[in-house]
Parts: sequence; structure tokens; C-alpha cells
Amino acid sequence: MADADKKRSDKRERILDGALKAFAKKGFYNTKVSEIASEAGVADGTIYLYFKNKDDLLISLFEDRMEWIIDRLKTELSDMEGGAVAKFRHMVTIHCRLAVENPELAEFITVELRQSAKFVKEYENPKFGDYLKILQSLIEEGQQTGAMRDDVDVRLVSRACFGALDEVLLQLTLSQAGPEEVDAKAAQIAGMLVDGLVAK
Amino acid sequence: MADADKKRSDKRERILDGALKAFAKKGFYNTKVSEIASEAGVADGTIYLYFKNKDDLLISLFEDRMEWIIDRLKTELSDMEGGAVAKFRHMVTIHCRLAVENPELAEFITVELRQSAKFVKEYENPKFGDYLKILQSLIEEGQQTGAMRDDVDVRLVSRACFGALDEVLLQLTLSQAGPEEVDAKAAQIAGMLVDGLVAK
Amino acid sequence: MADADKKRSDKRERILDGALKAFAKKGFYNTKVSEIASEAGVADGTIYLYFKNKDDLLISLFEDRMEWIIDRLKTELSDMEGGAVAKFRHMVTIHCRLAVENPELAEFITVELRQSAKFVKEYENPKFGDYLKILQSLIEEGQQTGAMRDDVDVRLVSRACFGALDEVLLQLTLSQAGPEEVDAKAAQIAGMLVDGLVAK
Amino acid sequence: MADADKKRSDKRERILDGALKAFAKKGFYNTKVSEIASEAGVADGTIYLYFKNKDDLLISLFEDRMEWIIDRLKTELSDMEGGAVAKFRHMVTIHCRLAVENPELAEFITVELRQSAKFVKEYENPKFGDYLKILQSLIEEGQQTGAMRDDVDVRLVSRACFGALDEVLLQLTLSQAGPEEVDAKAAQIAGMLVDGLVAK
DNA sequence: GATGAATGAGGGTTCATTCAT
DNA sequence: TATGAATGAACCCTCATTCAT
Repeated sequence: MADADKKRSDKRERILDGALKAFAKKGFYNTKVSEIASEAGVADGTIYLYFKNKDDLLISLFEDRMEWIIDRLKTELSDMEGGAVAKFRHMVTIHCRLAVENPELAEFITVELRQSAKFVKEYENPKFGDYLKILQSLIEEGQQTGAMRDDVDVRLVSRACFGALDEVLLQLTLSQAGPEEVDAKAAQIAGMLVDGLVAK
Repeated sequence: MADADKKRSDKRERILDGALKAFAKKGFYNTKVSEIASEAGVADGTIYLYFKNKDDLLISLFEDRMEWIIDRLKTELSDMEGGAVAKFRHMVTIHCRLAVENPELAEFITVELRQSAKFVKEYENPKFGDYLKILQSLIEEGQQTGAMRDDVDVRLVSRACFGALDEVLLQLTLSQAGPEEVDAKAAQIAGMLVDGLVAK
Repeated sequence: MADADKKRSDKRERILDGALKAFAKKGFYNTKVSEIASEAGVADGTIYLYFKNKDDLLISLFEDRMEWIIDRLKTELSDMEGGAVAKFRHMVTIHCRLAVENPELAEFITVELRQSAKFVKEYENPKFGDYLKILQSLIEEGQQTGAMRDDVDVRLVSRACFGALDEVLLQLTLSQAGPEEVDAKAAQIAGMLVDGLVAK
Repeated sequence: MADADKKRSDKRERILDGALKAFAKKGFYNTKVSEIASEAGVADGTIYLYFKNKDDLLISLFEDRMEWIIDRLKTELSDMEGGAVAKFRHMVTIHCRLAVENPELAEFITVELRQSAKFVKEYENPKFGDYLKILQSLIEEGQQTGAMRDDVDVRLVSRACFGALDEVLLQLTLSQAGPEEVDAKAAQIAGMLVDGLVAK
């Protein structure tokens, strides 16, 4: 029973992996279901035993991978000492490190998040909302502890921060930057967001 | 002769307008060429008198609209008094105002820029590069005049700024914010990018 | 396994049959793929599981049917007693009998061989070459045994003979001649080619 | 008035020339009307002032060129001394010389005569019938004067002869044979048709 | 008469999805 | 459960023909 479940979830995972690889390389609309199947080592029809259709596969992949990212982020942040600003800086680093640790996922997220998700009928993308909420809470925490300015709309600036991170992540991924370079650049971005561009 | 030229460029413009409307609403891959044609009030085949194929239409639309945006931006910035920081703040505002002044264009740019352009074979998107260069030069100017910190990589932070602006523009567009709200939010984002999130 | 193979080759054969019928009736360029599909009793898309495209279907049909014709011809000729002249006469008869035995194939070959094949990109039509070679060898054999004149270029006259046969086959097919008539006319043509038009 | 007529017929001729060139090179179905127009140096629409449609253009081209061929043939034959057999031999030569004298026309006739004409709705191709009649009359004359065997169906053997000539003409054209070679080969073919393949 | 931009029906091909095995 | 052959709706693009200038 547990064996059967495991087997099932293995195959599901293989399909998601195949889809991630394919979507990262060619994009959702340019990827054929049959390519995903062959990447996953299953038959075309098998995909429809695990997912309702191609859209559902995309959405499931988002959910699954965002959950993984969020879990990882929460763990790392909760293990951390320090105030909101330090945590914010660390979050920037973790975000950017995806370019090194899982470039395919990075490419998938940065490229597909907006467009595909937008046009896949009525999908709200709750996990992406969760990710934003983490950013928001950090900034709110900073405001409440007096570490961060409170004359800005938290939802607005958190989105702006996400946009900055997302764009930088895309560049880091495409340029295939190494770990040190990624950390260094993450630090610069964090510095800009925290302290601003003006000279002190 | 001039008449014929005008007519021709009018029709081309109508097709681009139709494509913009259609792409903004449904995305490149979900838009049929026939929908663009009907939106533009021309026959399907007419589109192929002005553009090589659907991809070329997308690329041409990018080129055309980015050029318009860049021209407008350059004019406004060159008319301006003040240093690099003031100009930077103004650029943020101009960027955000697109949400009000041309929401369809805003939606098109924010949503299609990354994905479609990425998977349309070998397109380098030079106009987008031009836009980034304006941001870069502003920051470089700020660094040279001592107004901005020079311990950051200009290319990196300019991209981060663009990411922030792009994401905010998308939100402003989708939320159908009014002109005052847009200006207010633009000011906040400019404030964050210039002075940072930390409390002073 | 053998079952699946059989099924597959059955369906391929059904498509070729449908194509033959359709091409014979309306010609290659006036036949829609969907007509072939409906003639074959398969879906449009199925055709593309067995053939690369419409051109490939045409070429495959040539190959397949010419091979069948050649095999049949070789068998009949090798079973035969008699010298090169007798064999040549028999070959003329076999060629003409196609008008009775398989009028669709006769129409297809006589009408499509030149044009379609010529303009289907870079197709060399090797099977047609094989057919010509049989004619050539017969004539060469006749020359070597002294039964046929050797003051003519074998390649040239074999082509001329083929042209004569081809044209006669077309007429016989279109006139829907019966078996006896076909044999009688074949004998006349053989007579002309062997003995010439002059009175003896 | 006569001037206007001349001008009109000049343009018509230019279009026919363009069509001949285009059809010879790419075949009827692969030739676009616009290609013919550009070859002829006229606008696309102009073609429809002179011909009902593309089919009509093809048919008119046949008529026109066959008429030219027939006129030429009749003149040459009527100027000739000698009996039916000599005339027949000469006709073979004249036919083959087309490969040198007008290769485009040769290619057009040999390739398009059967197929295109067959599928262009209900066209009877009367000029081609006229050409065959010349062959027929020669053979009939030969039979009546006792120079040719009369145990063969004239219509049948004339078609066979045409088939042989047509095929040989195609080969000569494609191989770009020179005038001497063409005459030599024509003589061989005439020899075969007149005296037969058997050794004497 | 001549033009050539515009038309739009038509067709080859793709590919997400189904279902018999 | 897994397969993969079969399906057929959908869509991009072509090109013969028209017609306003």
C-alpha cells in the first residue's frame, strides 16, 4: 500500500521533473506534452493519469516547486538570529542562490511566472502569494521594530522588491554565475534595497 | 505618393494596434492571427503584407512601442533641471504612468517582454537594451557626480531597478489605479530605491 | 507483436490505397490530404504517423507500387522460355495489362510519374530507374545474342520504348479496354517496336 | 487602331512567355501567378485582363505553342520531297530538335501535357489532337502507298510513336544535348520506329 | 487599360487528449 | 495502472482573384 503510494508519487515527481526541464528550456507554449513524457520516461497517456491536462501540469509544478522554495526559505529564516533587516538581507541571498542551486527552477520561475500563469484560465497562484507574504511580513516586522521606514505601503514595496529579485535572478541564471559571484551580487542588491542608491 | 505611403503606414499602425490590444488581453500564444486581423479591421492575409509572420509581428510591436517609450522618456528627461537623483525619480514616475496613459501597452510589455521574446527565435530585443541603458546612464551620472554610491555594479542595479519598476507597473495596471495613486506609488518606489528601506 | 506490426502495415497500406485512388482520380495537387484520409477511413492526423508529409506519401506510393510492378515483371520474365525478343514482347504485354488489372495504378503512374515526381524536391525516383533497367537488360541481351540490332544506344531506345508503352498504357486505361483488346493492342505495339513500321 | 492591337498582343505574348518560362522551371502547380507577372514585367492584375484565370493561361499557352509547332512542322513537311517514310523520319528529327531550339517549350510540353491538361477541368486539348493527326496521316499515307505495314491500328501506333518521341525529347532536353547529338539520336529513334529493333 | 494592395477561402500540418488493449 | 496509436479540432499562412485608383 505504502509501496504503491510511493511508486505513484515517484512517477508523479518524474513527470514534474520532466516538465520543469522542458518548460525551462523551451517555455510552456513551445513544449509538447510528448516531450515532457519522453523526458520523464513515461508514455504520453500516463501524464493524464496524474494531471488533468497540460495547464494543470503547469499549475501543479508551480505549486510544488513554490512550496519547496517557501519551506526552505522559512526554515532558513526561522533558524536565523538577528532583526528584520538582517533577515531581509538573507532572504535576498537565498532568492539569488536559486540561480546556482537549481538553475532550471530559476529559469522556469522567472520566465513562466507572469505570462503562463496569467493566461492559464483563472489561476490565482496562491503559492506565489505566500512567497510575497513572507517578504511582506519581514518588512512589516522591520517597520514595527522601527528598523524600517514606515512611510511606504508594505504591499507595494514588497512587490517592488520581488520584481528586483526576480529580474536579478533571471540575469544570474542566464549568465551562469558561480556561487561566490551570486552571493556578492545578492549582497549588492540587498544593499541597494536596504540603504538606497544615494551616497551616504 | 506621399498619400500611398501614409495609407500604408496607417494600416501598419492599425495592425500593430490590433495586435497590442489582442496580446494584452490574451497573450501572444493565445491570440489568433485572425483575431488581430479582425481587431485591426483588415483581412487575415493583409497582415502578411506588412509582417513576415506572427513572430515578426510581435517583434515589430516591441520595437515600435519601445521606441515610442524611449523617445518620450528621453524628451522628458532632457527637458529636466536637476541632478541624477531627481532625474532617476522622474524616470520612475514616467515608467509608472504608463499604467494610466496606456494600460494595454503596459500590460503587453510587462507580460510578454520576458517569455515571448525569449522564445521567439534568436531575437535580441535591442530596444529593451536601449531602455536599460538610459537607466544605467542615470546611475552612472549619479556616481560620477558623487550623488550616488559607487560601490555597486551599475549593470546589476539598473537591472534590479528595472525589475522593480516592471513589477510595480504590472500591479498598477492590473489594479487600474488612477493618476494620483500612480504618482503617489511611484514616489514611494523612487523613495525606496533612492533612500533604501531602512529608517533614517 | 507480430499482430501490432501487421496492424500497422495494414493501416499504412490502407492509406496508400486511399492515396492511389485519390491521386488517380484528381491528381496529386488537386487531392486534399483530408480526402485521402477519408478514402482510407482514418483521421487526417493519422496519415502523419505513417508519412512525413504529402510529398512523402506520393514518393512512398511510387516506391511501393513500382516495387510491386517490378517484382511481378521479374517473376513472369524469369519463368519464361525463349530469347530476348520473346521476352521483350512479353514485357510489352505485361506493361499494357496493367490497364486491365489495376487501372487506378495505371492512371497514377502514367499521369503522375513525370510531373509530380519532377517537382517533388530532389526525388530521384530510383524504382523507376529499376524498371528502365529491366528494359535495358532485355535489349542488351538481344544485342549480345545477335537477335537485336546493335547500332543503337541501348539507353536511348529503352527510354523510347518506355515512352511508347507509357503512352499506350494511358490510352488503354482511359478507353477502359477489355483484356482481349489490351493483349491485341500490346501485340501490335510489340510488333512495331520489334519489326518496325515498314512493310516487309 | 492597329497600333493598339499590336500593343495588346505584345503584352499578351509577354505574359505567355513569362508563363512558359515559369511553368518549365517549376511546373504549373508550383508557379504563382505573381511570378508569371513579374517574369512578364506586368502587374498581377494585368494577367486577368488577358486571361480568365490561371487555368485559362495554361490552356492558352498550350494552344498558342502547339499551333506554332504544328505550323512549323507542316511547313517543313510540305516543303519536303520523298515518301511517307522519309517524312516520318524527318518528323522525328523535327520533334527532337525542339530540345535544342526551344528547351523551355520542350520541357513545358513534355512535363505539363499529360497531367496539368488532364486535371484542368474538361479541357480537350484540340491542338494536341492536331499534332497527333499529322503523325497519323503520315502513317496512313505510308500504308496507302504500301510503304508501311497495314496490319496495325494507325491511331494506336501513332500514339505509341508520340509517346516514344515525347520521352526522348524530355531526355534530350534535360541532358542539354547539342544539335549534332540531337540529330544523331533522332535518327536512331526514327530507325527503331521504322525498321524495328530486330537485327536484319 | 494598368496597377498592386487587399481579400479570404482553403489546406497542410500540429498536437493535446482519448481509449482500446 | 500504463501504453501509444489514433483522433480531429484548430491555426498559420498562401495565393488566385478582385477592384478602387
